[in-house]
Amino acid sequence: MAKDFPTRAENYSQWYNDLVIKADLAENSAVRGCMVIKPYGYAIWEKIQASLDKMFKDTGHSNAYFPIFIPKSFFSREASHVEGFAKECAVVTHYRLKASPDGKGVVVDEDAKLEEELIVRPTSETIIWDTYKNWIQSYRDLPILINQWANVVRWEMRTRLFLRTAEFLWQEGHTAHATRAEAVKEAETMLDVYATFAEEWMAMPVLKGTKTASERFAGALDTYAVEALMQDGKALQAGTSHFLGQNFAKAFDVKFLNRENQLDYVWATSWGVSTRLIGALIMAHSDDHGLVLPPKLAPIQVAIVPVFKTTEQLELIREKVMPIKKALEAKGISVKFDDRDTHKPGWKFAEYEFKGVPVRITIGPRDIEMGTVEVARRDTLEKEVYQMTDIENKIYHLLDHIQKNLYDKALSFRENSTYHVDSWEEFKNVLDTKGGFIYAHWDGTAETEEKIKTETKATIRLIPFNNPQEEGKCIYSGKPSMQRVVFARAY
RNA sequence: CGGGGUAUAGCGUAGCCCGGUUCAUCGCGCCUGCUUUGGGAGCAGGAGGUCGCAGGUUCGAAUCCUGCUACCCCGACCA
Repeated sequence: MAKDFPTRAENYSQWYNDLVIKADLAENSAVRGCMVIKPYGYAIWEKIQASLDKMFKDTGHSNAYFPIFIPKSFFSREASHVEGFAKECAVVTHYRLKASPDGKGVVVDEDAKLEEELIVRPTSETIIWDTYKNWIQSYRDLPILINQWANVVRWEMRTRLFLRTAEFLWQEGHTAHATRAEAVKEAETMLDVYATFAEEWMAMPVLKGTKTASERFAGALDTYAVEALMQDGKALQAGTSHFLGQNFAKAFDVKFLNRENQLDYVWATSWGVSTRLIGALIMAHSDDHGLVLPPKLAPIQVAIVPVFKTTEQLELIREKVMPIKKALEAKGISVKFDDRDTHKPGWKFAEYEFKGVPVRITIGPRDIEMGTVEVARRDTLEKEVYQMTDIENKIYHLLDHIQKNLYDKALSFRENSTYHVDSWEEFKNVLDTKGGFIYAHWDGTAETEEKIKTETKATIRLIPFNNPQEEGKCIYSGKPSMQRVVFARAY
């Protein structure tokens, strides 16, 4: 891996790929644009899942599951939805194969053509709302607060492990409400859940805000998002929450009788995060030694590496290690004692660094004699000798400290990469030389937004919540503006 | 779908322009043995390749020509 931290996009791209592969997270599959998530990468996903799932339950949601196939006709019900997704759908047209007449392999059996094609879900609003229709008659049936953990398929032209693959894993929440206000509040609540998760679990500070009309989810009235800044100065959308209004209820004819005995359409939200979060984790914290995982999401929080020559020595070390391992585990810390004799200590050190394990403990003959262990932190790469006594509490606090340090580091990076600019020249200059988030005035028109995007590749990432109002002039058109919005080049 | 590029062992590569004891190089990895083990060990030996596929030119093709396929990068699109 490169010695200097890569800042140019193409180097960063290479660096990212190396990291994903060397840290044993994922690889490209034989299927175009799809990825194989390897056990270690999947273990990170499981940690993300478990943490988020608990937060969903704590906010009153339940899990359910809906079909992977969606009848094509469902898609045309909501006009902007179909427009948004039509270009990237995988379509099932047949349900059977047969032996090839020429004796070589199999061919599609033309007699098994589906009357109506099935779309492999790119997102599940349509099939879920078609189902909700049957579940909702009265305000007493509301709200419905359901989340689904699933895979979805979007036939992207270009793919990138974790960031954009043809198939990806995610969760999608779909809720139904009796009032507009309740649905809006739900969308806001879930964005807060994502923000909390990003900051407290991923140690990744995020900006919260509203997307502009052109960046809005297909079919939504409003899209809220959390945006994080990666170390190369590009922004990454880390989660979205959509207020869908009554669009899907109208498209799927979901009406209910309200308290006033009047028939009304149901109000909806949807929200989701994906395996892209793993990509975010990689790019937010990692260094040239490999992945750096925040302790709260690390599948292995502490790796213990013995240094030994003989099996007798190993057994002696094992005797010391086992009580430590138990004590750590009793505090809820996941520990791996790597007693393999097939790899040398130095090899293991490097491996756990690649994998981002937050804390490594080394124990050798020297330590046995002295009653010490060597403790290495992944975030700072510092090594320190600890007395063995009360080691579990010391490590517990160290993990806490590392979690906080990673957040602080990422936050100060973001603060140092945030700029307020007031002229078009300065805007372009900052984009090309520094990257980062740029707060600038915008006249509020889609035309200007589009022109800025075409000329600079920068997009409006969001309009921050509770955005301070101040008079200014649009950096592009010079027209009057009442607030600054956040621009960046993004993944 | 437009523009550019690549294809040689599990991975990364040299050789190709200028065809022939430089028709197969080097590194990593893998296997065996000995010595090693506190930051990816050393030495010795070994296994592994129809040079992407199909055709053509030639006495002779990894090398030249044609077609095909796959992948990568840059655009458009996107969580």
